[in-house]
Amino acid sequence: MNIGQVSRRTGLPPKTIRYYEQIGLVAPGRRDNDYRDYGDREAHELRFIARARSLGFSIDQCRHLLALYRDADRANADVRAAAQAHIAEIRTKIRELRDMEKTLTTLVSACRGDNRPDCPILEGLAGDAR
Amino acid sequence: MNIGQVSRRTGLPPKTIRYYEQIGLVAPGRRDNDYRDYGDREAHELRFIARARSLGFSIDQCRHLLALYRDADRANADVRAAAQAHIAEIRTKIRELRDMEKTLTTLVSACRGDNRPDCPILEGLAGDAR
DNA sequence: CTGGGCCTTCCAGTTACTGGAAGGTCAAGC
DNA sequence: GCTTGACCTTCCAGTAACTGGAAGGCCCAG
Repeated sequence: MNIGQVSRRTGLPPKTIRYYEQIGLVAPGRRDNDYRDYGDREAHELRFIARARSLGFSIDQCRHLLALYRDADRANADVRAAAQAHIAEIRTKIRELRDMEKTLTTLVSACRGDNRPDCPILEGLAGDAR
Repeated sequence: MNIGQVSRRTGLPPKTIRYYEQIGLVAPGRRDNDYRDYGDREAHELRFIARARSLGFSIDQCRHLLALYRDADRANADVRAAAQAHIAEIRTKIRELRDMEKTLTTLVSACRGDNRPDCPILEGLAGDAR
């Protein structure tokens, strides 16, 4: 399979697939003309990575998950732990974003937006308000 | 004021303050010994940026907000619009994170974590489940 | 044999810093 | 007067995860 085919199958751009090879995630074979040659196994692994990335796992976490995916002797508890740690990160981020959102909506609702220069939003950013 | 003092006042590391100067955000004066010399105005602007950053505004958005902050003839509607656009971005991110969280908790709750190799999480990442 | 669509490598840029090296300055204490 | 430690300076390089583009090779249809 050429890289373009894998790209269509996985939804990953060819550039990204080459990048993943470069950082040692998934290595294809090579043909005589130097074209990369992917088998089903590699295509599946790349789709696996694409999914993990879309769930917010970092490349390093993907590397870890991929190692477990490849290891027939894995313990599912390891996978579970990785996933749970990631959920915790996500929840932290959501909390942070919600705090930002809350502060911003408060500021915005205090601003009349009537094209005059005085602005509670700027004052909030400048002053000691939270 | 030396950079260390500004750092303590704004909560920004000296490195970051220098970086902000380098990208043209806030330029201090210089003393004879080449030390940066910040006035109250610069310190305030840096604190302004620190706050905006902590609310998730990008550097480019901060640049924009800072220009408005400096402009005595600004229209508060411009500030309001920038803030609202940013709120929209934040909400989108929260939605994405919540989707990830939901998918992940579903997968995790399906995994027994009993140290055997079979794992619904890996299957979910590999297979065509969402 | 020409054209378009593949494929290859390599280099550089993005965001927002952060770390570290090598060296100058300043104020306090002996 | 000298040392010591905490400052300050510049510059170079690295981080995450790609993405864009240049320059060039390959393959197949018409």
